[in-house]
Amino acid sequence: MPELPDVEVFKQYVESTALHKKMDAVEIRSKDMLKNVSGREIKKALEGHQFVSADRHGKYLFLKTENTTWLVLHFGMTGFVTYFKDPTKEPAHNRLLIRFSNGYHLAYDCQRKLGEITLTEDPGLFAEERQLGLDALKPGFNLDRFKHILKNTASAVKSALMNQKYIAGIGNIYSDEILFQAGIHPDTKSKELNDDEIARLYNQAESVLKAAIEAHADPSRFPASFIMPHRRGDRTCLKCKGGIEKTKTGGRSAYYCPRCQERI
DNA sequence: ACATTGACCTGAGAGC
DNA sequence: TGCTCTCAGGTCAATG
Repeated sequence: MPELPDVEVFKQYVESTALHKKMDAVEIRSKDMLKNVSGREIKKALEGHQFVSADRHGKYLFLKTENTTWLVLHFGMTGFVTYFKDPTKEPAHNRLLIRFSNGYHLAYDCQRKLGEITLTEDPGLFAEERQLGLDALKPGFNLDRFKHILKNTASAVKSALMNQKYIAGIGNIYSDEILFQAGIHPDTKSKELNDDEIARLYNQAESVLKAAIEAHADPSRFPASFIMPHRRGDRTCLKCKGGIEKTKTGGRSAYYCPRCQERI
Protein backbone atom coordinates (compact mmCIF):
# COMPACT_ATOMS: atom_id res chain seq x y z
CA MET A 1 0.00 0.00 0.00
CA PRO A 2 2.14 2.78 1.21
CA GLU A 3 3.78 4.63 -1.63
CA LEU A 4 3.19 8.30 -2.37
CA PRO A 5 -0.47 7.98 -3.47
CA ASP A 6 -1.37 5.78 -0.52
CA VAL A 7 0.25 8.10 1.99
CA GLU A 8 -1.44 11.09 0.34
CA VAL A 9 -4.77 9.31 0.84
CA PHE A 10 -3.85 8.65 4.49
CA LYS A 11 -3.10 12.35 4.85
CA GLN A 12 -6.46 13.36 3.44
CA TYR A 13 -8.13 10.74 5.61
CA VAL A 14 -6.55 12.07 8.79
CA GLU A 15 -7.38 15.64 7.76
CA SER A 16 -11.03 14.74 7.42
CA THR A 17 -11.25 12.71 10.61
CA ALA A 18 -8.69 13.33 13.32
CA LEU A 19 -7.83 17.05 13.33
CA HIS A 20 -8.88 19.48 16.09
CA LYS A 21 -9.78 16.79 18.59
CA LYS A 22 -8.21 16.57 22.00
CA MET A 23 -6.05 13.51 22.54
CA ASP A 24 -6.75 12.04 25.95
CA ALA A 25 -4.39 9.11 25.87
CA VAL A 26 -1.75 7.55 23.65
CA GLU A 27 -0.89 3.87 23.89
CA ILE A 28 2.34 2.55 22.40
CA ARG A 29 1.62 -1.03 21.43
CA SER A 30 4.98 -1.81 19.82
CA LYS A 31 7.90 -0.02 21.35
CA ASP A 32 10.26 -1.42 18.74
CA MET A 33 8.65 0.77 16.09
CA LEU A 34 9.76 3.98 17.77
CA LYS A 35 12.86 5.49 16.22
CA ASN A 36 15.07 8.01 18.03
CA VAL A 37 12.26 8.68 20.49
CA SER A 38 10.87 7.20 23.70
CA GLY A 39 7.28 6.27 24.42
CA ARG A 40 7.30 8.86 27.16
CA GLU A 41 8.28 11.60 24.72
CA ILE A 42 5.53 10.59 22.29
CA LYS A 43 2.93 10.65 25.05
CA LYS A 44 4.17 13.98 26.32
CA ALA A 45 4.04 15.49 22.84
CA LEU A 46 0.52 14.27 22.10
CA GLU A 47 -1.55 13.78 25.25
CA GLY A 48 -3.68 16.80 26.06
CA HIS A 49 -2.98 18.28 22.63
CA GLN A 50 -4.62 18.07 19.21
CA PHE A 51 -3.54 17.69 15.61
CA VAL A 52 -4.00 20.90 13.64
CA SER A 53 -2.66 19.98 10.20
CA ALA A 54 -1.04 17.24 8.15
CA ASP A 55 1.76 17.15 5.62
CA ARG A 56 3.52 14.56 3.51
CA HIS A 57 6.97 14.16 2.01
CA GLY A 58 7.44 11.10 -0.17
CA LYS A 59 6.19 8.17 1.87
CA TYR A 60 6.29 9.99 5.22
CA LEU A 61 3.22 11.44 6.90
CA PHE A 62 3.54 14.35 9.35
CA LEU A 63 0.82 15.33 11.82
CA LYS A 64 1.28 18.72 13.46
CA THR A 65 0.10 19.47 16.96
CA GLU A 66 -0.69 22.97 18.15
CA ASN A 67 2.45 22.89 20.29
CA THR A 68 4.71 22.83 17.17
CA THR A 69 5.78 19.19 17.44
CA TRP A 70 4.94 16.83 14.58
CA LEU A 71 4.19 13.14 14.82
CA VAL A 72 5.99 11.34 11.98
CA LEU A 73 4.65 8.09 10.55
CA HIS A 74 6.23 5.84 7.96
CA PHE A 75 4.24 2.83 6.79
CA GLY A 76 6.83 0.31 5.64
CA MET A 77 5.19 -2.25 3.39
CA THR A 78 2.08 -2.94 5.41
CA GLY A 79 1.12 0.16 7.36
CA PHE A 80 -2.10 2.18 7.41
CA VAL A 81 -4.12 4.41 9.71
CA THR A 82 -7.75 4.03 10.68
CA TYR A 83 -10.18 6.19 12.65
CA PHE A 84 -12.95 4.40 14.50
CA LYS A 85 -15.24 4.53 17.49
CA ASP A 86 -16.13 0.94 18.35
CA PRO A 87 -13.17 -0.60 20.27
CA THR A 88 -13.84 -3.96 18.61
CA LYS A 89 -12.87 -2.31 15.29
CA GLU A 90 -9.29 -1.97 16.42
CA PRO A 91 -7.08 -3.45 13.69
CA ALA A 92 -5.11 -6.64 14.24
CA HIS A 93 -1.57 -5.22 14.25
CA ASN A 94 -2.13 -1.94 15.97
CA ARG A 95 1.19 -0.35 16.99
CA LEU A 96 -0.05 3.04 18.19
CA LEU A 97 -3.47 3.94 19.52
CA ILE A 98 -4.66 7.49 20.12
CA ARG A 99 -7.81 8.01 22.17
CA PHE A 100 -9.65 11.25 21.47
CA SER A 101 -11.95 12.94 23.95
CA ASN A 102 -14.89 12.45 21.57
CA GLY A 103 -14.70 8.69 22.09
CA TYR A 104 -13.03 7.96 18.76
CA HIS A 105 -9.60 6.42 18.15
CA LEU A 106 -6.84 6.70 15.60
CA ALA A 107 -4.82 3.53 15.12
CA TYR A 108 -1.54 3.09 13.28
CA ASP A 109 -1.41 -0.52 12.15
CA CYS A 110 1.76 -2.06 10.74
CA GLN A 111 1.83 -5.82 10.46
CA ARG A 112 5.46 -6.30 9.44
CA LYS A 113 6.86 -3.54 11.62
CA LEU A 114 8.92 -2.16 8.76
CA GLY A 115 7.48 1.29 9.35
CA GLU A 116 8.49 3.89 11.86
CA ILE A 117 7.06 6.23 14.47
CA THR A 118 8.94 9.33 15.57
CA LEU A 119 8.70 13.06 16.27
CA THR A 120 10.13 16.14 14.59
CA GLU A 121 10.06 19.87 15.07
CA ASP A 122 10.39 20.50 11.35
CA PRO A 123 9.38 18.18 8.49
CA GLY A 124 11.67 20.01 6.05
CA LEU A 125 14.64 19.43 8.31
CA PHE A 126 13.56 15.85 8.88
CA ALA A 127 13.52 15.23 5.10
CA GLU A 128 16.99 16.73 4.86
CA GLU A 129 18.37 14.60 7.67
CA ARG A 130 16.96 11.48 6.05
CA GLN A 131 18.44 12.63 2.75
CA LEU A 132 15.11 12.43 0.97
CA GLY A 133 14.95 13.79 -2.54
CA LEU A 134 12.26 16.15 -3.74
CA ASP A 135 8.73 14.86 -3.49
CA ALA A 136 7.59 13.58 -6.88
CA LEU A 137 4.46 15.76 -6.85
CA LYS A 138 5.65 18.88 -5.13
CA PRO A 139 7.02 22.13 -6.54
CA GLY A 140 10.74 22.08 -7.26
CA PHE A 141 10.63 18.70 -8.93
CA ASN A 142 10.76 19.34 -12.67
CA LEU A 143 11.93 17.80 -15.93
CA ASP A 144 15.43 19.32 -15.76
CA ARG A 145 15.91 17.94 -12.30
CA PHE A 146 14.62 14.55 -13.36
CA LYS A 147 16.90 14.47 -16.40
CA HIS A 148 19.88 15.39 -14.26
CA ILE A 149 19.13 12.55 -11.86
CA LEU A 150 18.77 9.91 -14.58
CA LYS A 151 21.84 11.03 -16.53
CA ASN A 152 24.00 10.79 -13.43
CA THR A 153 23.30 7.35 -12.08
CA ALA A 154 24.65 3.98 -13.20
CA SER A 155 21.62 2.02 -12.01
CA ALA A 156 18.63 0.58 -13.85
CA VAL A 157 15.87 3.09 -14.40
CA LYS A 158 13.50 1.21 -12.08
CA SER A 159 16.02 1.40 -9.25
CA ALA A 160 16.58 5.11 -9.93
CA LEU A 161 12.85 5.83 -9.80
CA MET A 162 12.60 4.00 -6.48
CA ASN A 163 15.65 5.63 -4.91
CA GLN A 164 14.23 7.94 -2.23
CA LYS A 165 17.41 10.02 -2.27
CA TYR A 166 16.71 10.96 -5.87
CA ILE A 167 12.93 11.27 -5.83
CA ALA A 168 10.75 10.75 -2.78
CA GLY A 169 7.54 8.78 -3.04
CA ILE A 170 7.83 6.20 -5.82
CA GLY A 171 8.06 2.53 -4.78
CA ASN A 172 7.90 -0.88 -6.39
CA ILE A 173 4.30 -0.82 -7.62
CA TYR A 174 4.21 2.68 -9.02
CA SER A 175 7.63 2.43 -10.64
CA ASP A 176 6.26 -0.56 -12.58
CA GLU A 177 3.19 1.42 -13.55
CA ILE A 178 5.14 4.49 -14.67
CA LEU A 179 7.54 2.36 -16.73
CA PHE A 180 4.66 0.52 -18.37
CA GLN A 181 2.81 3.73 -19.26
CA ALA A 182 6.02 5.21 -20.67
CA GLY A 183 6.83 2.02 -22.59
CA ILE A 184 10.25 1.57 -21.03
CA HIS A 185 11.84 -1.66 -19.82
CA PRO A 186 12.64 -1.64 -16.07
CA ASP A 187 16.23 -2.85 -16.61
CA THR A 188 17.15 -0.05 -19.01
CA LYS A 189 20.15 1.83 -17.70
CA SER A 190 19.08 5.35 -16.73
CA LYS A 191 22.03 6.84 -18.59
CA GLU A 192 20.98 5.25 -21.86
CA LEU A 193 17.59 6.94 -21.96
CA ASN A 194 17.20 9.68 -24.56
CA ASP A 195 15.48 13.00 -23.95
CA ASP A 196 12.19 11.83 -25.39
CA GLU A 197 12.09 8.76 -23.16
CA ILE A 198 12.98 10.82 -20.11
CA ALA A 199 10.19 13.28 -20.91
CA ARG A 200 7.74 10.41 -21.29
CA LEU A 201 8.78 9.00 -17.93
CA TYR A 202 8.52 12.37 -16.28
CA ASN A 203 5.04 13.02 -17.64
CA GLN A 204 3.84 9.53 -16.78
CA ALA A 205 5.22 9.78 -13.25
CA GLU A 206 3.03 12.80 -12.67
CA SER A 207 -0.10 11.46 -14.32
CA VAL A 208 0.14 7.98 -12.82
CA LEU A 209 0.60 9.29 -9.28
CA LYS A 210 -2.20 11.83 -9.69
CA ALA A 211 -4.57 9.28 -11.20
CA ALA A 212 -3.85 6.90 -8.32
CA ILE A 213 -4.65 9.60 -5.75
CA GLU A 214 -7.78 10.45 -7.71
CA ALA A 215 -8.78 6.79 -7.39
CA HIS A 216 -8.06 6.93 -3.64
CA ALA A 217 -5.15 4.54 -4.20
CA ASP A 218 -7.74 1.81 -4.56
CA PRO A 219 -6.72 -0.63 -7.34
CA SER A 220 -10.34 -1.47 -8.10
CA ARG A 221 -10.87 2.17 -9.05
CA PHE A 222 -7.73 2.61 -11.14
CA PRO A 223 -7.95 3.64 -14.80
CA ALA A 224 -8.51 0.66 -17.07
CA SER A 225 -5.17 1.33 -18.77
CA PHE A 226 -3.20 0.53 -15.60
CA ILE A 227 -1.10 -2.63 -15.66
CA MET A 228 -1.06 -2.91 -11.88
CA PRO A 229 -4.30 -4.88 -11.38
CA HIS A 230 -3.05 -7.39 -13.97
CA ARG A 231 0.34 -8.14 -12.40
CA ARG A 232 -1.19 -11.14 -10.75
CA GLY A 233 -4.21 -13.01 -11.92
CA ASP A 234 -4.65 -12.92 -15.68
CA ARG A 235 -1.12 -11.52 -16.30
CA THR A 236 -2.35 -10.04 -19.59
CA CYS A 237 -1.22 -6.75 -21.09
CA LEU A 238 -4.26 -4.70 -22.10
CA LYS A 239 -2.38 -2.88 -24.82
CA CYS A 240 -1.15 -5.87 -26.84
CA LYS A 241 -3.00 -8.80 -25.23
CA GLY A 242 0.34 -10.50 -24.67
CA GLY A 243 1.61 -11.96 -21.43
CA ILE A 244 3.07 -9.91 -18.59
CA GLU A 245 6.54 -11.02 -17.53
CA LYS A 246 8.19 -10.94 -14.15
CA THR A 247 11.83 -10.19 -13.53
CA LYS A 248 14.05 -8.97 -10.71
CA THR A 249 15.47 -5.48 -10.77
CA GLY A 250 17.54 -4.17 -7.91
CA GLY A 251 16.37 -7.02 -5.73
CA ARG A 252 12.69 -6.22 -6.26
CA SER A 253 10.19 -8.03 -8.43
CA ALA A 254 9.28 -6.08 -11.56
CA TYR A 255 6.29 -6.82 -13.76
CA TYR A 256 6.31 -5.57 -17.33
CA CYS A 257 5.16 -6.28 -20.87
CA PRO A 258 8.11 -7.39 -23.04
CA ARG A 259 6.39 -6.18 -26.26
CA CYS A 260 5.24 -2.77 -25.03
CA GLN A 261 8.41 -2.19 -22.99
CA GLU A 262 11.24 -3.38 -25.22
CA ARG A 263 14.70 -3.52 -23.79
CA ILE A 264 16.89 -0.90 -25.42
C1' DA B 1 31.40 7.61 -3.66
C1' DC B 2 28.20 4.90 -5.55
C1' DA B 3 25.55 0.64 -6.62
C1' DT B 4 24.05 -3.84 -5.07
C1' DT B 5 22.93 -7.39 -1.62
C1' DG B 6 21.27 -9.17 2.68
C1' DA B 7 18.97 -8.41 6.97
C1' DC B 8 15.19 -6.80 9.44
C1' DC B 9 9.88 -8.40 10.80
C1' DT B 10 5.46 -10.92 10.32
C1' DG B 11 1.91 -13.36 7.98
C1' DA B 12 -0.55 -15.22 3.80
C1' DG B 13 -0.73 -18.43 0.34
C1' DA B 14 1.13 -22.23 -2.53
C1' DG B 15 2.66 -26.81 -2.78
C1' DC B 16 3.46 -31.25 -0.79
C1' DT C 1 -4.73 -30.84 8.27
C1' DG C 2 -0.14 -29.46 8.95
C1' DC C 3 4.22 -28.58 7.47
C1' DT C 4 7.64 -26.04 4.63
C1' DC C 5 8.85 -22.68 1.41
C1' DT C 6 8.35 -18.35 -1.03
C1' DC C 7 6.91 -13.97 -1.35
C1' DA C 8 5.32 -9.34 0.08
C1' DG C 9 3.65 -1.85 -2.36
C1' DG C 10 10.38 -0.45 2.43
C1' DT C 11 14.75 0.88 4.16
C1' DC C 12 19.25 0.46 6.24
C1' DA C 13 23.93 -1.43 7.07
C1' DA C 14 27.36 -4.01 5.10
C1' DT C 15 29.76 -5.23 1.00
C1' DG C 16 31.86 -4.85 -3.62
